[in-house]
Amino acid sequence: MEPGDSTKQARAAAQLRKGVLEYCVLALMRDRPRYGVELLHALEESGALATSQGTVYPLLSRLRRDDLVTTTWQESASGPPRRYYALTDSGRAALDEFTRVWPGFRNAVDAFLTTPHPSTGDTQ
Amino acid sequence: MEPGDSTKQARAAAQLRKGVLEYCVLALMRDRPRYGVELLHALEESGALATSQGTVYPLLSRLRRDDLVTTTWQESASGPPRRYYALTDSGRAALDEFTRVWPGFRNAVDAFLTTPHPSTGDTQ
DNA sequence: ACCTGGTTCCATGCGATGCAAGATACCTGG
DNA sequence: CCAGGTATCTTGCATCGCATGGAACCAGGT
Repeated sequence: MEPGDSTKQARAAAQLRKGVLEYCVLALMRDRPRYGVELLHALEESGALATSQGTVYPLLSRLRRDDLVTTTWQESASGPPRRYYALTDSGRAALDEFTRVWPGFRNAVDAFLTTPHPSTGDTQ
Repeated sequence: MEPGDSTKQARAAAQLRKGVLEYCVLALMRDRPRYGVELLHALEESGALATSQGTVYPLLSRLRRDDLVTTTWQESASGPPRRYYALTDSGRAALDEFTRVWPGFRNAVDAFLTTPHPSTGDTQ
């Protein structure tokens, strides 16, 4: 990670994350509870969604505030205890909602980027 | 799209638009200049990216402030004059950047939503 | 015992963005 | 002249990603 990477590409990627990160975090909790740093690493490995602690922890606080996740403390073999985050029913419902909405959104953006825009627009 | 639609689905879609709208608007100007209401209608027809004037006009002001578009006034056969927005070289470069970044981002989200997350944390 | 480093958690403040609501101006038709 | 549609723009609010900083716990070296 290059600090100070304020290129246009980085800026576009940063804006893209908005709103999507929340649901990718929920998706990571789909199969089993996760703790903060674990989520951070999983996002980093994905490449396009790498982010920082300053983003993940406020996000997790919002998810807990909105009752989308519940948390349980658990001891760690090496290090301080970890707070594990698990989906609630509401969280799973939100994830399902997003899973339904996402393809339409993705296809719409794909269409804007790849489809030629004919000049046969509206001629009033 | 009913106004006042504050369902979870609408909320997810609203967050998704963040950052993407800017580049979809740039993409609409790729082949020819467009004016505000025209862009608004094109976005509305796409379904997933429908938005309002209060979103589009501040966005267009930012694009002009950042020298991504230039504007020219043009008379209309019926109605007030229209301000047409056209891509600058910087605007076209930004659009190309986004076109390069988008597939990786899209595929990353697809992977989070569709891939089962094994306890090994091995993502590929 | 001390202290350095690694791990894990969290809070604060800033900048950017989407959006509702409202204001202004032009043209056509009754 | 007034009503309605078209077209532009501004203001204030809420939300979100992120940099920055701090706190707590554990292990190992001196």
